[in-house]
Amino acid sequence: MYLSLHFSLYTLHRKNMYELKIKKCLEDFLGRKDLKLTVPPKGMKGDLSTNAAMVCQVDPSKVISELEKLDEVESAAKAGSGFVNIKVSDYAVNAELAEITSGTKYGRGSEKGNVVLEMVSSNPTGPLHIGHGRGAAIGDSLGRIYQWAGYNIYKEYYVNDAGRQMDLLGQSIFNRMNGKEVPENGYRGAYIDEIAASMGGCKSAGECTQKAGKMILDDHFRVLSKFDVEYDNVFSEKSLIENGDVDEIIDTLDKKGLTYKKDGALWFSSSKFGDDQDRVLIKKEGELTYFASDCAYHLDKSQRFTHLVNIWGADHHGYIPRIRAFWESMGLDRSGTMDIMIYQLVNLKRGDEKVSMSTRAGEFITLEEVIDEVGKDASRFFMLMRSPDSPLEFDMELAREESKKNPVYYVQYSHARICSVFRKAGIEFKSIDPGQAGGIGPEEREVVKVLAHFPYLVSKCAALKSPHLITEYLREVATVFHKYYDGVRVLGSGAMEKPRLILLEGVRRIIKTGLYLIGVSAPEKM
RNA sequence: GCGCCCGUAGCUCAGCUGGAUAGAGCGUUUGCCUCCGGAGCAAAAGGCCGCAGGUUCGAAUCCUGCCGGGCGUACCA
Repeated sequence: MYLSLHFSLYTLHRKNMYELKIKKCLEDFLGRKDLKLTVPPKGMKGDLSTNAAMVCQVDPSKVISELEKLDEVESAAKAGSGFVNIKVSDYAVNAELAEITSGTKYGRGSEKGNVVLEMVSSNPTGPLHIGHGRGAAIGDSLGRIYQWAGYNIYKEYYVNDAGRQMDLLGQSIFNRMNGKEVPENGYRGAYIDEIAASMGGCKSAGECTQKAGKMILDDHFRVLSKFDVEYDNVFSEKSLIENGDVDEIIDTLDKKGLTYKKDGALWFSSSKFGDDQDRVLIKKEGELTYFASDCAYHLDKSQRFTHLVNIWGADHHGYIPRIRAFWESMGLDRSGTMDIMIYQLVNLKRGDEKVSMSTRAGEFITLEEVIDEVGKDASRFFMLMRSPDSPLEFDMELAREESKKNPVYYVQYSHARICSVFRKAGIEFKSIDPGQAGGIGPEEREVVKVLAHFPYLVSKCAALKSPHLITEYLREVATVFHKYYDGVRVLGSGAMEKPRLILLEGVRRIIKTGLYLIGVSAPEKM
């Protein structure tokens, strides 16, 4: 298993207030901590369900009478299969809603650690494409989720601004500028000519490399900013080479007896640490490999942070064993964690028609073009609708459609609708005391139960590194709200008006927070 | 060949730290606008969870082997 350097998974699963009380009651009574408290399948009676009696092989009626002593539990009952199903009291549901609508910390975690997220890190040799967009959407959302869980987050962009690819870029542009053919394996395409034209002349290929690299990098950040992805730092590969860090790390590996010369190149014995072959650090021409500077970069990060998270496209997954081999060879797995997250690639389409992603001029769709066509919100939401492990089908036609079919609008609409109710009522929520939620009925209960799932959901996203669970959850919240709103009158409902407004505010807050965590706006009007 | 990911409804996919009758959206069929935003709601139909074994009281979930698809397998990144 390459990906074994995880954060400790499943340890930060959070419960809401009433779940915590119930869980603790079970643990104290039965003397163990591995008992489950989950939501029963659809169609089953009860709000929560536990396997405690089954696992501990005790009489369910004993568990039931213990649970029923709690204020949070209205009743509990044995199900045929050995589960105990629990009905949560109205008192607990009201208290939960009051908690959701007070303060701004509902579902926040208190994890400790300094996490560096490395994402996109595209070579500055061409425009960002849709795949980079997925990496950015996943990485940035994960950052927001980790932050919500309590970690300090630092987002870094590693630039491969040295080496052969950059030289090729410079040479390609220089040649075009002077009306010559680009070198073999060089860069082509309309964007190369555009850059050449807008640069205003260079004396040498080296100068072209410099200028073009900066132009393209600036352009990457401009597009990422349009995507609401901002970085804390840009880390230059060149700086590592120039300040001697790369030489130093090679020296260190050398002293550990982990390098050797073969065919004129210097090799790292990565196969001693699980890689399927050894890797070159210095090519026979004397050039450093990207891998060599990557080692230096990862060592540098390990000194600055407690957790490293790298977000890479599936086309880079073959790179994992060697970087992990380096990590282990330095004994770094004992002083911190490194997590490499791989996401599968994106297939663009319009309805049933596939959009070619060939890099030949004219067929290449950039990330910016996608954002401009379907909008930032829809782009980000769509990128996160699937598990990172699954290839993503991105339907541009659906993404720009403004209807219930489009999940982005469906979710955002629920937020706008609630804002509209408050506008209509002429009330600001600040003027309502959430403590007055008391007296909610069965319809409201169903909504609060879904809202109360939020703390668990967010912690699960963080633990599993799966921001896509949020998009799914938001649809669920929106569905339960639209359904509720369709059947219940809020304004002018007498004694129920206030509790119902509090409920709406609860829905609004969860939707808004959830959308924030995936980097999508929560409009008050649409 | 080897490595990683995926195979669940017509389509796109959740679920996979083992648990009750396997879920959602789209598509299809049928209803709901005197009403706080219909950019909405309700209902129906639709499944050997790729195949075969194994572990277990219990498997879509864990293990093994196949089959199918994607990606990777450089002194490119």
